[in-house]
Amino acid sequence: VSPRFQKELNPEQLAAVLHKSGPAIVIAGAGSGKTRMLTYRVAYLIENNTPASAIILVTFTKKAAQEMENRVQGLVGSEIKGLKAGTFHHLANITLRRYGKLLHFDPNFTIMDPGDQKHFMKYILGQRFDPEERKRFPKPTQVLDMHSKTINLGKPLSEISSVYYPAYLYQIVDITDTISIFTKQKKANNTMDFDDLLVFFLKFIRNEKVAAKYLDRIHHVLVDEYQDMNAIQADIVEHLGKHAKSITIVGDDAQAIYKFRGGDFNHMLNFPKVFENCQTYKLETNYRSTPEILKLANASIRKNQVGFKKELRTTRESGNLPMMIPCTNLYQEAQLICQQVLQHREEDIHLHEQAVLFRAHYHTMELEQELVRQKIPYVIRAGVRFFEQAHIKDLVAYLAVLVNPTDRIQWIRIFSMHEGVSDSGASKIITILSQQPQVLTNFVYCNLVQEMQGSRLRQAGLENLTQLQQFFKQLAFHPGTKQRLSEEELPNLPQMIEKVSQYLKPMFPARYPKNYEDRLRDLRELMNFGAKYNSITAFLADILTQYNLQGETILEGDQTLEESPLVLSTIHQAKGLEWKVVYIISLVDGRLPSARAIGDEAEIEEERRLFYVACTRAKDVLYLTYPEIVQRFDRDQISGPSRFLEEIEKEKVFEEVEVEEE
DNA sequence: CCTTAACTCCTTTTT
DNA sequence: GGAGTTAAGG
Ligand SMILES: Nc1ncnc2c1ncn2[C@@H]1O[C@H](COP(=O)(O)OP(=O)(O)OP(=O)(O)O)[C@@H](O)[C@H]1O
Repeated sequence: VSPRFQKELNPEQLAAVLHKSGPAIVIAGAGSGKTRMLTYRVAYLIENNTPASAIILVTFTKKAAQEMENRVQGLVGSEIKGLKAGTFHHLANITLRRYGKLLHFDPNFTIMDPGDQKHFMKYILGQRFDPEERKRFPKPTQVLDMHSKTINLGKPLSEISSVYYPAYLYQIVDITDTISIFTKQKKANNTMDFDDLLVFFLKFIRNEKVAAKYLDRIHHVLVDEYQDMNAIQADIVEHLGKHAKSITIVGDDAQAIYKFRGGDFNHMLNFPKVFENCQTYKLETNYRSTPEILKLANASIRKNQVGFKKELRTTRESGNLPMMIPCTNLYQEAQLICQQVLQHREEDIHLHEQAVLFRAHYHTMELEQELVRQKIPYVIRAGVRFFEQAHIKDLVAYLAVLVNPTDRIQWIRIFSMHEGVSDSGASKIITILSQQPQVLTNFVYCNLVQEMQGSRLRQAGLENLTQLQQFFKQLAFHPGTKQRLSEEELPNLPQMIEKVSQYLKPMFPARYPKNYEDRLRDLRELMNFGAKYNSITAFLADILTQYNLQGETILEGDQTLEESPLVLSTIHQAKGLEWKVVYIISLVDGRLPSARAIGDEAEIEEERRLFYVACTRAKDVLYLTYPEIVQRFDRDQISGPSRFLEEIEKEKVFEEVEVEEE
């Protein structure tokens, strides 16, 4: 081992890095250097002649994957190629496109986002039930949620229904049928939703003969954030790890915060049973936070009944007690945060070394207003996702049907954005066009008026669609022929985006009267983003599985700001990150813990883990603030501090500070 | 059939 | 407060 490893890792970390073969579980507390351990292990494996492409490193977000890859690169000192790093969804996407043929599907499948899924389910329900029946039947999102839970929890629909939707239990047969139609139609349209990526990936690696070529190439598997695995992910890990030389999983049960999508830290606790002769490593030295911050976090998490008891050792020197600051209302809280942020900036703690953390996006409304007013630059990692905005989806739909003309939902979006064509009209058109293969060619060369005779579609609408026919004809066909341009013959991606933008432009003022200029600007931004890609398919997949970022922009860190901005983030998004100064805001019952969790002890424990994660992001300074009055709809509501503050008050792990009145 | 405008619901967290 | 739904009018 190089001396560098000896120097930069503690003995426990080093042992895990050097783990020889077979299964290993690393149980690690917050800030104990598990990310570091993982990156060093990858580097160690590569330096010892494992090809990078034989290593799978599963992370929770794209960002984590990228950062770890960079750090491995730094350690190895040369460019590493082919490392399979990313989220399950990303790895599944890549693998399924490469090996899709073995599973007998077209690797040009398009991925449905939740909005598309909802549209699709709505359409199916509309087909199957009349309006009266619809009222009694679960809503589209509920059907989808049930279905998703069966996959992510690995339980049958009957059980999901009786636990989460008992009121609909009596309709289980209809629900089952609906879901099976949904599944069939997705297949017919060659589309997959997020869950499908995992389902088909699992199906693939389960079939060891078919997947032999893929599986044989994987020598080492490493999985981060194992406490948040759900059933299907744990299943995937099992199948990936079974034949690998080593499998290393890392997690902290105190940081499990994804129960809502099936995450269950019992998968981590069960790992040694699933993988026999598993070696256990423990990392219990915290390098991140001051002892005061750690003491507060430990005091809080101790209130949870479920979970390992572990005490983290500190290494850092003593700092200040965390500060708890009551504010009269949300505006005062916002002002207080701004004031403290600026004060720390005076002390040379840059804005980007400070973060404001919260439970839900809408908790930041007042703060954002105040930041804008005071011209404090910030980025927000919460809220609307760039690629799920209507105008972006408008454009993306045109690209999608070029690579996958069977994607019904995209066609409906395209048709119905033309004046005089509604959702239902669009749906009829695509149904007729789909009766023959080559949907795109059909559409471009058909006589719409003739085809749609008998269906009472508006004349004006059909006329508008002839323009669309012209547009696709020029965009995607050899001039004067019915011959499609191949993907290589099409213009490059930015040019395509430009052309579609030009086509969309005249529709925007009517479609988006309030802010069409902003939206057109986004399309230009999209064009710049598209320059990175030479394949439409890869672009379409990546924007959902890799770059579906929340917040205003897709070019994070690339702004023309003079100063790197303050970070506003949900606690979920803050996972794995750290800042010198952390502010946790809106610490009232109903916000953290969330109103929905109140009354259910297991949910409250999940919220407490969220609070724990939030606190342990702080290196030097931690603020805990709450408003005494919160507006809810149109009412004011008086609230005391969050139970998470009250329950540790006696332990004197924070000091209460008054707001200085101006 | 399609659009518009009034009306109603219910607010988490994410790949 | 904003999106989704419904009912009337074109
Ligand atoms: N052996 C070490 N010596 C000194 N500093 C270390 C060591 N290991 C990790 N650190 C530092 O401690 C901090 C936390 O490390 P890291 O992010 O790897 O922890 P983690 O276990 O992933 O944290 P969390 O689970 O809370 O996200 C980082 O700033 C890292 O540089």
